[in-house]
Amino acid sequence: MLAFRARFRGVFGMAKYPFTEIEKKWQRHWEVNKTFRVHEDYSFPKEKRRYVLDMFPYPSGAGLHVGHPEGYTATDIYCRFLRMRGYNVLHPMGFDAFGLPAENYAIQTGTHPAVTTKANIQRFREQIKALGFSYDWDREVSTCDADYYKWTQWIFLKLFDKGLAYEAEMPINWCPSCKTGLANEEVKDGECDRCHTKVVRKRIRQWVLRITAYADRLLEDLELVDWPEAVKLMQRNWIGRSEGASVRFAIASGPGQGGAAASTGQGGAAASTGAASAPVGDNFIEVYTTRPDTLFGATYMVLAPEHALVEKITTPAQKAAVEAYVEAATKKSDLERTDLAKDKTGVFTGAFAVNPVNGHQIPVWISDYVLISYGTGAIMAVPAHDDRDWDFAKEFGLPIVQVVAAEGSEEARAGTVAAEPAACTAADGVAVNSGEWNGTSTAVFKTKIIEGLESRGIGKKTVNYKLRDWLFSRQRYWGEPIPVVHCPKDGVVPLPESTLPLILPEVKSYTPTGTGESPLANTGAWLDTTCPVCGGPARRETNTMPQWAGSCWYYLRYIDPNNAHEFVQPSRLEYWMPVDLYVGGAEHAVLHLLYSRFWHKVLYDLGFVNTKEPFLRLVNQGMILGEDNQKMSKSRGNVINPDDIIREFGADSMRVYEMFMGPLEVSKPWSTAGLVGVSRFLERFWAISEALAEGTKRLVDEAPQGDLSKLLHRTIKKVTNDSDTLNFNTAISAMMILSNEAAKLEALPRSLWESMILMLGPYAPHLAEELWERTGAADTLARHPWPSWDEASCADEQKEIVVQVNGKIRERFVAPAGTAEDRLAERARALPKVLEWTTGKEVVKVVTVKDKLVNIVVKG
RNA sequence: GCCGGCGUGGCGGAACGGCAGACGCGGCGGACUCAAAAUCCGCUGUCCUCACGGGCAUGAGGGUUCAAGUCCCUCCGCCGGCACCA
Repeated sequence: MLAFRARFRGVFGMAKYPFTEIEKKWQRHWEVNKTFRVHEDYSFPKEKRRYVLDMFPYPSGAGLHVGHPEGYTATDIYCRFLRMRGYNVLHPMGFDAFGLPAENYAIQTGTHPAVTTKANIQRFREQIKALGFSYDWDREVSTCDADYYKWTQWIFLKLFDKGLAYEAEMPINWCPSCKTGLANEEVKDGECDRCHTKVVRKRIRQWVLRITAYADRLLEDLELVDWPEAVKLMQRNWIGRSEGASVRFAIASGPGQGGAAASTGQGGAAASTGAASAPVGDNFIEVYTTRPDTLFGATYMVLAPEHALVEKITTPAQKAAVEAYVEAATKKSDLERTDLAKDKTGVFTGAFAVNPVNGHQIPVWISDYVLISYGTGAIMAVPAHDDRDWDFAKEFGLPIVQVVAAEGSEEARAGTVAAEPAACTAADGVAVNSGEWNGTSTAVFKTKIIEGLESRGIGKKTVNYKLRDWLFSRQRYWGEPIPVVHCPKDGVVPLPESTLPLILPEVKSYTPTGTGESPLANTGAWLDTTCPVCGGPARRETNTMPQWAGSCWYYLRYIDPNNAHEFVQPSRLEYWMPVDLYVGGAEHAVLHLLYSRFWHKVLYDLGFVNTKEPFLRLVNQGMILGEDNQKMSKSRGNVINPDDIIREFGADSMRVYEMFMGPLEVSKPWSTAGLVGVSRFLERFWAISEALAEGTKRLVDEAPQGDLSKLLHRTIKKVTNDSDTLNFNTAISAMMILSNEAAKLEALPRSLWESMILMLGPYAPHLAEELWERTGAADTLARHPWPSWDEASCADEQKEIVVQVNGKIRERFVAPAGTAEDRLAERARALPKVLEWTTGKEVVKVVTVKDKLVNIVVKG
């Protein structure tokens, strides 16, 4: 650190204000006086209440790095600003304390995760407090406290009652390193989002939440919130709603017919052209398509290898090949199966289906490019208008029939195209090779053909989602136990609410078993229990909830953190909800933020919360990169520790610097050199205060005059507006300009000095409180009224008018504010400099902007 | 591949379609000092010019406009998301 100090500030004779003492003093003051404790005070009308929330941290062993406090500083400044503007502000903090890292660390070191988690929370709390944030610490929650997770379990029971939590034996994403199943949202590029191990498929018993039941509302209600468009878009894409049709294709009676036609690439030309009758029983293949208008171009079908019909329809001749393919597909990882670079593979089943619109018999194949988990697990293949089908058809020599042509093209006019198209296109157009429908536009045809299929009872309009149900159980120890028992007689039985919380038991070993069972499976006494229904012996559920569970609803618990009877008291909920501003990292765009919205909507439907959406406005803070412009990481050795910065420059410098770096939402590199500039700005405040104490400057009661008055009013206006809109960087810049001017004054107007201190309050609260006290103020500035400005005092009485000739600036002159535009033009044209550029040329046009500019357009 | 976002001095970044580069860092020069540190003052996009002044500049190229960093189109680069979802 000494080297650090020497490099940036010089070892000797630093002018440095005593920030360490000041910051300790005021942190103690706020804590002892509970300055930021907040109540449901009804003297504040609804519009004067704000709920400002930070994404609470996961207390890792590494402690805070400079990225963490960025969002926290932003919300803190905003909250302090709001309080001074007369708002009652709920601003809480807590800890997302269940989860894998703590557990892994515990396994490594042999300490209980509860112990390390507690220590980590302690450390985080101290580090956060060292930055002087104005949280109401009386509302702190930790998701691993039984008093908290009692209600997480309670919400789970509500989900269970509503049929939104169910057990399923299904193939899941399994991380071999974390030894647990993962939700789809936790898998990125086929890797575990946390540890980047390739996930494998594993079939085990799971708890799953029916988030898909809320897909439409999760999509629609994005309209209700003020969130970054990018995040909304990510959620929309993740939900992935599509409209199309499900269509039934009858399986052709005699296997083997037309096989030669298919293998020679002649389409269904040899098949009968009569309309097929509606299929009955399970003698059909149902597909989902978003392009029912291309039905005439469906020349083959593909089933996912796992499809139930595969076994049934495969002909004896193809049996061996099909079984081998299915076997191979099962062994492949999801990543291998979805690898786009690879060529398409597949096997013909030997069976044929009947295209319901033209009666052609088309071959049925299996291929792993069709996913069992989407739609019906089967597709009609239209190689002329789908890239994947095109590739497959080319690979296996299957027929390709064009059924859409560009509007106005020759093909469109002809209506019939005999040749195979040269390329695949998914573009809309008009129908060709589609019998009576030729010439119909794609959009119209979609509707018409669905009507037709519906009337024949073989198809209907269908909506599909990419969103899958939420895999909710983890085969790990450090999480909320799922409050159900398994009874041989009564099956899965939820615990009665009155028995909650179901305490996570102490265990000898919390090492994950890797077998698909959690360590809780080895806890004899806890495991064996009685069934709440029949009283007979039963076994507890051994899976635990994922880390996301606790964070799904923590914002609600802050409202009433100590309520032992309800998860939150309705009147308090009514007082504070919804969250007005939520600030956190963009990495939660489709994880926490989707899960949380889902739970909130369930609670809304049950009448437990009063808003459809939990978070009205969302802001993602940008990442703070290392000085090398790279992501901060231990391995790169570019991590900046806030403790060091606070020790060397003070918490206030740290806070103001992080806000001065640039806009909150963008990523930007840390620069300790840049921090020095901010530090000097704060020292200037201190120096002014010292000069006042020493008498080299004096405080005068006269109001500032002239330019100084204008600067003061303008600064108040700018800092007010910028603080309100979270543009803290430009607010700080404005304060710098004002403080530079103030430092030059020997006679400092009291109103100027006090306004400066008050505006600094939210940004550098420790220093501001100290300076405020030094002015003789009796009370903290935390709720002192924010300074106001006078609009008239902001205005210039003289304006500099820019004169352009053909858009280039040639001269400028001063005119009284509000001078008529024609008068400005007149004056501009008479200027000698302007005449140099205009004489001998024809003036085509003169554009004037009041109080700003004259542009003379000349020709020749 | 598809969908977003972003490209401005040596650096972080400012800029209702109307003076590009506020503010800060760094650099250069000066004051103070025996000297240094700290502090204060001045200069600091680039090219031409002794100067006055002028040209060129917001990733590249087009366009709209009296006027474009800002709006539109094409392209390049970086970052993020999705990835055979029929």
